[in-house]
Amino acid sequence: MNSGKRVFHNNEDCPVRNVVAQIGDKWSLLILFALVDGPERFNALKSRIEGISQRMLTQTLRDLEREGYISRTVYPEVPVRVEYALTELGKGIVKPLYELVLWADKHQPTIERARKTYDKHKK
Amino acid sequence: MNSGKRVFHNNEDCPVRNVVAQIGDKWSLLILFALVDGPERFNALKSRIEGISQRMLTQTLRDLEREGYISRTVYPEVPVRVEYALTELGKGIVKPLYELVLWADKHQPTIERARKTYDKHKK
DNA sequence: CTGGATCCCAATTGATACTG
DNA sequence: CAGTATCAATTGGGATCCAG
Repeated sequence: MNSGKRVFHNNEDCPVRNVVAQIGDKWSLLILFALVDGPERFNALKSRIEGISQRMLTQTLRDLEREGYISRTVYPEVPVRVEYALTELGKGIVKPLYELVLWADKHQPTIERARKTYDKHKK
Repeated sequence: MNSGKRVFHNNEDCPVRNVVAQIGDKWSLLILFALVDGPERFNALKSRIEGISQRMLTQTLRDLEREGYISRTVYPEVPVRVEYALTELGKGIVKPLYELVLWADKHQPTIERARKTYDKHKK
């Protein structure tokens, strides 16, 4: 329907929207990739992901946990230790994400050039 | 170096950062996918991408143009017609993005379940 | 009329200070 | 250590205005 074109963009159940809503923010991808090498503690993540505030780290971790991408484990030691790790689902999404990153990395020079051309052309 | 772990997250030239900076926002993906079927005019995009404001559409189109993902062509008719289209680079990134969307679509039910479990568990 | 710029206000995000 | 609370700064939505 709709003159033969798949309309992907208008509905609540649009798969593109769902991707964007879940990981299309500034920090989710960084956090997921920060966990590929294994579980990390809160403050370890904070220092690995340069520029993130505790506020955003907490909030994004909660969101990712809610969607099922990561798990949160509290070890009741003193002082308390909280570890975040990728779930199976989280490990799963990292694969296509990694393809994307590889692509972007490969084409980075092209983009760099495009940017310069644009900036020079437009006053 | 760094105890054998690739450190991906701290630097300016981190490829993950570059991806996120370019398409990790609320609208870029939607716009790219709205153009896979062929060029579209400004207002056509605005109505296809439900919920976007002119402000954000203009701004995100400019950004995508700057990075080289889309082209902007002005046809000096009356009234003026402005068409946006994917460049070769834009068509290129859509492929890994599509993989990601397929993955997300496939695992949507799992995520849905995770969300419900989380919401029920946490008061 | 179409594409887009501007202004104002609400919503998000960020920087710290503080707490269990 | 792992957060929460608070307030400042940034960003986004929507109406309005403008050029061709």
